Amino acid sequence: MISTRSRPSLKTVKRTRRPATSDPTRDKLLDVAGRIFADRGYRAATIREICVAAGANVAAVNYHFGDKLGLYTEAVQQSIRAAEIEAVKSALDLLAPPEDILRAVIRVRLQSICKRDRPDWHFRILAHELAQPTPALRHLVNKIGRPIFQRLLGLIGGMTGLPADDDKTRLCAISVIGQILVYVFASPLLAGVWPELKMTPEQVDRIADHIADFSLSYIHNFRSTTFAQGTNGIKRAAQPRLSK
Amino acid sequence: MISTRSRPSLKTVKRTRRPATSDPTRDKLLDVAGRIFADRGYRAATIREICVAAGANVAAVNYHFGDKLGLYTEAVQQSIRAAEIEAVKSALDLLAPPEDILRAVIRVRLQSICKRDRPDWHFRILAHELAQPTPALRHLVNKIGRPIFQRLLGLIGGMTGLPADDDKTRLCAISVIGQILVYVFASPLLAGVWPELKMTPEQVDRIADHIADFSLSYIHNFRSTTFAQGTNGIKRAAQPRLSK
DNA sequence: GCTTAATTCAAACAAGCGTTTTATACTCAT
DNA sequence: ATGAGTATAAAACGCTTGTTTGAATTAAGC
Repeated sequence: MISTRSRPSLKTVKRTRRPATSDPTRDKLLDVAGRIFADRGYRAATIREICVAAGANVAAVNYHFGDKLGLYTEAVQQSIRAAEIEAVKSALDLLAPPEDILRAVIRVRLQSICKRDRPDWHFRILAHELAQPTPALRHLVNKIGRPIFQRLLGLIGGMTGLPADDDKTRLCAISVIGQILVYVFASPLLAGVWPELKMTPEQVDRIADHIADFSLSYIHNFRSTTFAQGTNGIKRAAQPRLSK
Repeated sequence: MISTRSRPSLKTVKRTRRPATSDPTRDKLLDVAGRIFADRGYRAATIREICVAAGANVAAVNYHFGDKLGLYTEAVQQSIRAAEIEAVKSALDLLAPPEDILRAVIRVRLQSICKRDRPDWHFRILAHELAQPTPALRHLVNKIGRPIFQRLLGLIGGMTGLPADDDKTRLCAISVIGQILVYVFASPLLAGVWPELKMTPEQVDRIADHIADFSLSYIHNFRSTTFAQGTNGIKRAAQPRLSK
């Protein structure tokens, strides 16, 4: 249960030897582990594969992180502070009309799919977490999902005139998120039904613009055709029923 | 490699003993395996767990299906003929305006999420396949994904006036699919950001109507604002840019 | 009742897994 | 130089996995 030979706790480490800011093999392990965990998922990724890729011994993971789960949670927490997440948040902070902010958020989020070196790191981890949850899923939802979702609610509410906690606002936010996630999570499916689709930066921008146009059409139409200020509990009232 | 004790081939089985149409333990294994594979995924599901749940011996899987992958592929192929898939296809065959067909397809597909006994069987298998592909993914895409996607393209093309193989039509179809899939694949995420959401049949119908309204808004707006009959290769032309 | 084949069973197998052990190299204050 | 503590290395441990074995059980045909 308790490892008999654990790394000395950080508090008792004499600062004489290392600034404690850089531990080459530890950093390499974290870096490689993120990639491999994102590829294979927590269960399918093996400590041996990670250590070989990092040029470290099999015992290194246990020494530096306690056990496999320790390495994983630290890799996940590192992914939370990834540049791609910050890019989305800073797009949400733009001083611009909400329509432009929404368009920018969609584009920024979608662009990190076609990164060369490490394609969509943390989102692939999220995909595995959704299929097979581990204790790390809670952190991902709390630290990434919830705050961004709240910001998105405020953004959309500002365009529809509905409060951020209105069910309709939430449904719209989920519609936007779903259109983005499908390109991340269902890419093998898309490759099967649309083989010609190549995720070049230009194509990604076209897709982002489509999602923005697709979503803003309803959001604007909603504002112009609705009268009530809230729809919670009201079924199918004051919604743009364009069909027949 | 080759099992030395394989089940006698169906051709050599004397029809004296069994009508070959019913093999209780084989059927039970298939039934239980589908549930467990959908829950845990191919790798995480163990033969022992399946056999215990089916009341069979560990060797039964090897005897009846050759190996674990044989059991899995047969369970997947069985899931392809599931009632939920047929419900979507029959909704596509409705004699009704395309708007109503789209609405019905979305509703039918979403309704099978909140089934009591076996919630979203094959779609949970698809979720695992997308996260960690196995040789069965090919079959799922070819037998389910492609035909339904083609039907959807025709349906949407009929409403926008664009050909079914137009990029814009495909983007719209993916937008619809993404809005549906997010409720299946990202349900833990939704539970985190919208805890009050309960997937009751009434709520599912509200969601389905929202997705239909959300999508039809753009599709109709597209037809009324565009002039060109095709947008392939034309970047951001004749699209409804409602923002600013 | 005996033969023959199909099916089930308990037990074991080999491989891979995370983890632990034991030993060795290294670094620095003393 | 030395000793204490840190870090790496090779090997093994215990466990679970899918798979196989060989015997036991069942049931139909003669």
